[in-house]
Amino acid sequence: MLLGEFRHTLDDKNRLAIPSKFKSVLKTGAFITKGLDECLFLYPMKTWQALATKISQLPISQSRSRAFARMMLAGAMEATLDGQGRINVPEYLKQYAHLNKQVIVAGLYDRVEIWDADTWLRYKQHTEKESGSIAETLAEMGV
Amino acid sequence: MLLGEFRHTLDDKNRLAIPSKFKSVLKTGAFITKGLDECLFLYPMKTWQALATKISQLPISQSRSRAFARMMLAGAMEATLDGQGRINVPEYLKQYAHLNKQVIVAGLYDRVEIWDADTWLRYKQHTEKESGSIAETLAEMGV
DNA sequence: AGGTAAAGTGGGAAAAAGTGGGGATAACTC
DNA sequence: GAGTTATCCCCACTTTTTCCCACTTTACCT
Repeated sequence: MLLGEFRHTLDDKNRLAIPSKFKSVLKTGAFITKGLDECLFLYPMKTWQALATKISQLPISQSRSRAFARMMLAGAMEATLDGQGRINVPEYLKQYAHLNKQVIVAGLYDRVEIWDADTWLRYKQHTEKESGSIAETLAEMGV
Repeated sequence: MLLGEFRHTLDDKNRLAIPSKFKSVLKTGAFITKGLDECLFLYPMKTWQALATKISQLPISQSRSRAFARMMLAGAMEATLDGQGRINVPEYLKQYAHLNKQVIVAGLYDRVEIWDADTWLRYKQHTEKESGSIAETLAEMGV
């Protein structure tokens, strides 16, 4: 279970350290791709395969499905951990998510998200302001 | 059953002692995450797993679901007890709940809440003053 | 009330995690 | 084919986390 929020740095060679708590899940293979809300998704191999299959089966007749498939599949790239447990972030993905030096690596149960630190902060402030409606969501879920 | 209110201290290394009465329930695994009203929730393993599974299955296509999942899942962290029965509170959760040195650890039946001592005091004074109207609301709920 | 045990707090040392840089190898260009 | 650039691998340093030990305080029992 991938959980938590970690602040790491993207170095001059576009290397990004993966939080050690995530390494065991990702060291056997991972895929990085464009995510929703201007972040990157990093999936463990198994999860990615299941997801990719699903996406590839979306109805090709709908332009939205085609757009989504192009973004997720064409944007994807295999990410292997180096000796120190880092991955390389390709230049085009770095640009897509507006990554600077300070980066947030977040665990979301079965995937990892990679955010620019400033973007993440702004996104959080925005959503936490709406925590009232979040309470309602919790209630709806029967928690 | 987790009950009672305890005043503990968060030390320089962000360690927080868990009341000994709670240890038996939490030592087999616990998860800490953002709570409502500017406090933190600490769930026993079982309770958390049920909740996390539900959250992770929310539709990724809806922006509200994504925001909610990010707050709850990326906001969470596994909390293991050290040899002295303490947990580590990650910096971002400490900030979220405005924790200082003096902290209140409270049992709420199936979860533990962690509050900054001052915030807790103010909250209590506020709610006790309004206990009349709260009672009415409860009555409406059939309690 | 005194003694004993348990709970809570603090600090130092060891280990692990994260970061940065150099040099070798491979790829790409002209 | 030489030069340039990019990629990967390895080593070294710094910071953070974890583990272990010791002290103080509170609770409990007789």
